Amino acid sequence: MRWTQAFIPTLKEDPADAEISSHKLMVRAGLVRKLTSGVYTHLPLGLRAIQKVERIVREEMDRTGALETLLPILHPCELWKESGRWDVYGKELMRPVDRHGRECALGPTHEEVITDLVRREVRSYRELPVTFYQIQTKFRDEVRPRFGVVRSREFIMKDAYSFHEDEKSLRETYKVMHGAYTRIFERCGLKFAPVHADSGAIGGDVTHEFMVLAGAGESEVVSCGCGYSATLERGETAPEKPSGKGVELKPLEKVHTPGLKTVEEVAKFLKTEPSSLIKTLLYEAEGETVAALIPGDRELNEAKLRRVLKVDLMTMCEAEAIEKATGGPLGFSGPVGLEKMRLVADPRIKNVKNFVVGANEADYHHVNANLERDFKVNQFADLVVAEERDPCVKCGKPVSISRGIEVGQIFELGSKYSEKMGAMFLGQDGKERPFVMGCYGIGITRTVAAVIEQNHDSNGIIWPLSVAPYQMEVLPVNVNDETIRTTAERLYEELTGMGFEVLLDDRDQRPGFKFKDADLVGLPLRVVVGEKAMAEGKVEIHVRRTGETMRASTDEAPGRIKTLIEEGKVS
RNA sequence: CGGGGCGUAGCGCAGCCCGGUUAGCGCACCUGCCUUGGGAGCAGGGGGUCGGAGGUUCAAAUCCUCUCGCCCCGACCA
Repeated sequence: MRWTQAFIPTLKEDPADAEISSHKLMVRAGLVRKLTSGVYTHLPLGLRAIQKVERIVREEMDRTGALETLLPILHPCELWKESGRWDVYGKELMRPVDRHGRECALGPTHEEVITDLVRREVRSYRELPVTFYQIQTKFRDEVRPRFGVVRSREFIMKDAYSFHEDEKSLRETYKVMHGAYTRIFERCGLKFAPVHADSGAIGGDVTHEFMVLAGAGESEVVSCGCGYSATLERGETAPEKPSGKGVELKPLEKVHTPGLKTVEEVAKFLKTEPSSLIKTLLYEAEGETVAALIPGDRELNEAKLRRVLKVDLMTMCEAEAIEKATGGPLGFSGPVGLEKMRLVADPRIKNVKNFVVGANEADYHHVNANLERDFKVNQFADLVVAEERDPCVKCGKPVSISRGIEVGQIFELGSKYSEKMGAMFLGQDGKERPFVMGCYGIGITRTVAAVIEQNHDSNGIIWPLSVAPYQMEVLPVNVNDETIRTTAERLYEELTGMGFEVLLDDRDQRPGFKFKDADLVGLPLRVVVGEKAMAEGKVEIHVRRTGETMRASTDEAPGRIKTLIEEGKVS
């Protein structure tokens, strides 16, 4: 491709609305342009990178035996009502209404559609297991689109769905997919980690997210040197060893705490630490009101509570509901006298004696409350958001918390969808049973962003060979110099003829200008044809990632390049 | 949804507080000259309903009201 015939609108300045490097560079290097909030146009160069990722994904998916399909973007609301997600998915699900007034959904994911297909077409265990996948545009009306293509409302995703006769078969495919994902992200040149995750609205229990380690990432990961790693939503840590041993239990007392609602206010007023308080958080979980008890200095992890309660829908109680359930106003709830309600507590509260809790009465707290003596809880479970230096659940050493971009997630769904949607097959025993399912997604567009986030310097992108829009650029320093121009043209033809994807910067621009653009666009190899080396009948071969430059005669250059690539000297 | 910020040429911005010639700067773009190893120089030029609507005023990019869009932060932590 000749630059003069390509459309590569590079920018010297950073766009005003970009925050992270990948976003700035994708705009500056002419990969994308924003249409409206969270919606991007992919320009030719950006599309080529996307297609490179897609190709890797297709190769690896095909290798697992998965079958490519293309499912509709527009779904009838009935399918979503069948699965129950019409009500659960919330505002992220875009719901256009057609001319007949029928409610529809723009697919944010395709469990419903694929389950519908399979329940119609697959009858027997003999046809199982089977996995379908597609690469397609998805819509999620994000509350706050951010970071360019990393969190957009419209994006390209690869999603796959597997159908099995039993859990055992599911687990096998899950493992195969785990392996395929690992190869895919390795081939994309990414440093990443599969981490235990929460399944959110999709459902299921066993699930991993593939996280690309990046400071600009929006997801947080809890990890430990021993190998344990999980998303913040999922990440467990062990309670500290009890320290209140031998502390004398003082008598329960009610104290006046006028207008003091927050942990900080109460702790300050009673001249104690937030950690000596216990927060009593009330939740409405599918019809039941539940109280969660956690230490005053910690935060509740709602995803964990949701898992403990085994519910999909759970919301924090409003002031009114709290009064109704506890008799006291918001800010003064406590476990003492709440026995009629289900109490779930974080084990960390066992470490504290004589703690402060709300008295379920306006302007009063209890002090010196103690577990067992003053109240009992129904269940203990890890409920708090993990914090840096908490002991690892596996080995007890302090964990660390880092950031990442989630590029893929795989789920063992089980029969959640097939049961709700009546997707059944006949087993070997002649009995009808629901399909056991798995689903597996990869954010294609954000993978490209993640690649850039992890592979750039102050001058621009540093494409890994595998996803670079072109593998190399031939850069004639001065196209008005006949010798330089014809040499560059010849190299371009020869390299292209060898099967390489080559960009020829044939623009009549000054050298500095072209060098800057070359660094910005970041193709792995650059062949500079200029006076300096030409004097010796040579051209320069420059490796973008390492900055290494070598000279080769015009005749030898293509061979040298081929060798460099084949020997893995260019990554 | 709450709070904050910003909409002026393709991009990045100044001007607005304190209303008053022809709305400005850098980059980009067009023409010519010159130049050619890290975003050159000179000369000339094109491009704006100042996000939109309404209002105040002799006069509005500037003041007021409404509205749309974009960005950032927060979103029940008892």
